[in-house]
Amino acid sequence: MKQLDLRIIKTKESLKEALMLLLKEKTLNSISVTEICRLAKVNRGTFYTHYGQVENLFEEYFKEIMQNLKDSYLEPYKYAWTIHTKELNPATIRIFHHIEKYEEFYRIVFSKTAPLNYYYLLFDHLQQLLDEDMRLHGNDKIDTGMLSAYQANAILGLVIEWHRQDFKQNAEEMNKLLVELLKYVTQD
Amino acid sequence: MKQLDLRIIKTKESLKEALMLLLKEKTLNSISVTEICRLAKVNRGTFYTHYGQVENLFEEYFKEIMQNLKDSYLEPYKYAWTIHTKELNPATIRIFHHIEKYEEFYRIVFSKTAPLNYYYLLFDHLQQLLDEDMRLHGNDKIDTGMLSAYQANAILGLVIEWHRQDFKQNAEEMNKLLVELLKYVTQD
DNA sequence: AATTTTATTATACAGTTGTTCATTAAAAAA
DNA sequence: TTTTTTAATGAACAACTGTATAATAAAATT
Repeated sequence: MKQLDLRIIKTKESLKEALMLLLKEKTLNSISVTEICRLAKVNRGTFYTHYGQVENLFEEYFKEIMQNLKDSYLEPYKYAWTIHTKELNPATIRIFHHIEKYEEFYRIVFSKTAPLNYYYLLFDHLQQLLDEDMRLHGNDKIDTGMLSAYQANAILGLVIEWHRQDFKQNAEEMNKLLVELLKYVTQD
Repeated sequence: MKQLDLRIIKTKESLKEALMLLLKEKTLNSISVTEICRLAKVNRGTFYTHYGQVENLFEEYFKEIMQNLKDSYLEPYKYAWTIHTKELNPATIRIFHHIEKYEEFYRIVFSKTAPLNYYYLLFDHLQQLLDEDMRLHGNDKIDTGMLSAYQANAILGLVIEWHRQDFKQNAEEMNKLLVELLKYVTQD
């Protein structure tokens, strides 16, 4: 079992802390490696031994948030719902609350200059959560990969629109809206 | 009426041509301003008077493709369909064929390193097309902005999954799949 | 505590970026 | 055609990038 060198931990913490400070003042996109290293008092060469670019450092933060997404999603799992929209209970959809909680972070992730990769990573996590639902409650008459992709994206689409409207609605309203939309699409 | 200087047209054409050549060999992300200018035989300073970065040059190409999307969407408009999924006719959804036609382009647009902005631009065009449908056939019991966002994203979600599966299905199959998914979500 | 391992540093390098400015040359207007 | 306007060029600038290497220092191992 390989023990992590304390120097590495310290370096990474310094770099992360510096990035977080800079993110309060400027966009991810405009932050340079040099700038982070100056603030973190870490040699620029050291940065490159751990991360290839600023985005890779940001992704460590990303992983933390994704873990929280998973937790907040599973928490109210007792109200289990399936892809059958009429059984959908707004209280079970925690993702809007999660995003509300980490609004600052998601403003970065959904900004115009952010690489599409963040969308994909977020998508993957969400799809995986939906897959768990489907495996438990859904039937399998259809390509489950495509279906869960469809479902995950329906939610993410709403989230993107939410972001574009500057998160003016609150999470509860977004939950209700999702239910409304699903009902509307479902009705004849 | 301001007449465009011939020199500007020539410069822009040279730059675009150079970018297109480079895109056949490497990713958008790895192409530098210097490289484009070397190939186009255009002074680097001139590049910056017209475009701030490589992505801005790429967006000119983007606009052309978007015009084609609109054309290919409106073409079979006679088979008009609404958001009521049961009336959806696969033949009316031309977007998959459009993407199939410009596959090379969409591989760039959906690549991990592409800025989210391309997604937004594509989204806007698609949403606008759907809005036209809604204004003609939809009722207005619900927030139309959110609804068209939801619809546009449902389709884009499928497109992204299509891209991730390396466009292995053909456009016709994707059309059928969309209809299947909508039916499935609609059924009780 | 002494030794070994390895992460960090300082330094240097060629290349890119984004900007500025005087000069040149090409297009538009007279 | 001549004059005027303005786009393109070449050169120079400081700053950042990505990489490499020898020297140093800090952690892990014995």
